[in-house]
Amino acid sequence: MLEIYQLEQLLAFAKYGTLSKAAEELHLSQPALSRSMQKLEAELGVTLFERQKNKIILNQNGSLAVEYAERVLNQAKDMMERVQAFDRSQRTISVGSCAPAPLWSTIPLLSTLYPEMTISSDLKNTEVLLQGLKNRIYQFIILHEEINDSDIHCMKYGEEHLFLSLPPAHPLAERNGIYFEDIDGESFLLRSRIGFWNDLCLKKMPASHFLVQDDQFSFEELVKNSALPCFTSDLVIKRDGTPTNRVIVPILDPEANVSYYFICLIETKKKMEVVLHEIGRHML
Amino acid sequence: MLEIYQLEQLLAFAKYGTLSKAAEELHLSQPALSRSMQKLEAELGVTLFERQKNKIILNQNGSLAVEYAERVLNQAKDMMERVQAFDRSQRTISVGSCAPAPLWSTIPLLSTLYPEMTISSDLKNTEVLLQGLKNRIYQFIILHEEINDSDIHCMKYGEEHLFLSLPPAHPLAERNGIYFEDIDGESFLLRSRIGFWNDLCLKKMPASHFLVQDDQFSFEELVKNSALPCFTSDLVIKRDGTPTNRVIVPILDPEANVSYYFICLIETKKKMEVVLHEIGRHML
DNA sequence: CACAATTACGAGGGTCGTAAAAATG
DNA sequence: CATTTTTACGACCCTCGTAATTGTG
Repeated sequence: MLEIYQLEQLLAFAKYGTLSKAAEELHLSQPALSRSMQKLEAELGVTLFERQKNKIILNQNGSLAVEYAERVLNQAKDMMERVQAFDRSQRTISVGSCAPAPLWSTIPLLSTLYPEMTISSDLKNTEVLLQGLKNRIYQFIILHEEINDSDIHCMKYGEEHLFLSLPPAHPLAERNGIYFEDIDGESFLLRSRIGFWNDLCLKKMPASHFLVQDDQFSFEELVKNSALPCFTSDLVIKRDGTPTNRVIVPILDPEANVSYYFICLIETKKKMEVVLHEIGRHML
Repeated sequence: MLEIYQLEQLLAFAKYGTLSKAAEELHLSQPALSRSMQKLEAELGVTLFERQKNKIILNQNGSLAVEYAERVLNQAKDMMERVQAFDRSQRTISVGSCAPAPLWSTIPLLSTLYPEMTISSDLKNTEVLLQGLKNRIYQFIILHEEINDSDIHCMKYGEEHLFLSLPPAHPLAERNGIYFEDIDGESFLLRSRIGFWNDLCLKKMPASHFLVQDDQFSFEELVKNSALPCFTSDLVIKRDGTPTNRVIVPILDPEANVSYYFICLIETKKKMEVVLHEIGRHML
């Protein structure tokens, strides 16, 4: 029977034009490739090459065989990839969230409940997350809005309240509360990968500039050593403690005070019962 | 790399359910199949089976792999078939004809001109033949009507004249000529595989019965030993000689006296020049 | 105890690489 | 003379089969 490795060798020849070059690329000796191609011809019962004494090229059969060999090989590669991807997906729990804070507790919780599983997480917007949930890309998603859909199970998971973080000398540092419009136009330090908060900032403070910082450590250094305002939240403070040398002022806009909802498909609710129970016991 | 033989083995296991049975069907020992499947799993980096001590079944990965393996294998088989079919078609000249008589000279002529080629011939009706010519299924076709088409080269190849073959005692045996309508309703011996003549008989003598005989020898025996009328033609007589103990009467209907045309595609005319020349020199 | 799967081990087939030959430009 | 293909020959890898082990119904 025809074998995959022969098709790979045939394609290499088709690509490189000579047996010598193809053999080199395949990390194989010429003679081995020469014989392998002879054997392929014998197995097909068909000549694939026109041979002159020191020259060999594909004939019409050979060109046709190359076309088909490409298809077979692509299909075989596809098989490997898909089976491996499926296996991975079976060993992975994917959580999608609209913001990072809920993941800080969710991921460790899932790790504890399913120690043998890989936990993967994504920050995406609501539409993408819902689509991903329905396509089984995510087992769970976390949104900052309630979803009423007959296919979807939705439970409140807690709240997050945004604060402005200012150096004590800042003119607004004495305020008890503040609105986005009061600070629109100022420049802010901002972390990247903050989900919907990013969109919210751009929307509510269109005149501001944001100095986006990818790295956690760099961000903290900048906060410490600059007078630039930035944002924090009750959940950040709960995780990291109160920031030193900073005054925090609540942001009063309703959009800055969100509730999170922990969401899964109804059809997986049964299987996820343990998770839902634990999530309920550990509200943010 | 994954190999075809492993996919065949996997499919055999999927089909027969146990390694023992599958190994038997594959003419292979169990241990060999067992190890082969272990190796397949190792190459994919994925488990394909759930193993108990003396039981092994496909897991979800395995079921998915089986699906893909089927596709790969079908594609590989398809590759073999198509390449082989293409090779055959390159070594074969196919002639289509509306009647057998022109083939009696055409086939030997082509065999002589192309001794290394296989000559294959078909009897079909005009539409099928024209379609086959355009689809390159036939390199040549022979019709009993002239074709005027800019893509098609058409040359007259000769004529065939139909005769009624009667035992001397038959009432019509003294006639100098006869029409189909004169004999409609009688029973006739008829050869099979006579192309358009068959349709013509059914059309012109709708009230007759035809005792169709597949075998040449049986047909001749029946002709000799029965008083049933049958048909012959100038080309049959030219080939086989005058029939013994029979009187032949010309059939005067214009449809019973046909001209044949030797036809190929214009685009192949150049390549077929030798054939066309020889056909022209050996008119029927 | 029949049957199924796995492990161990030795045999054999097939592919590989090296070396040599033949041909071309 | 460098490059290419093919043939010859010996080495080695890999798959195979036999035999033995473990486990199940």
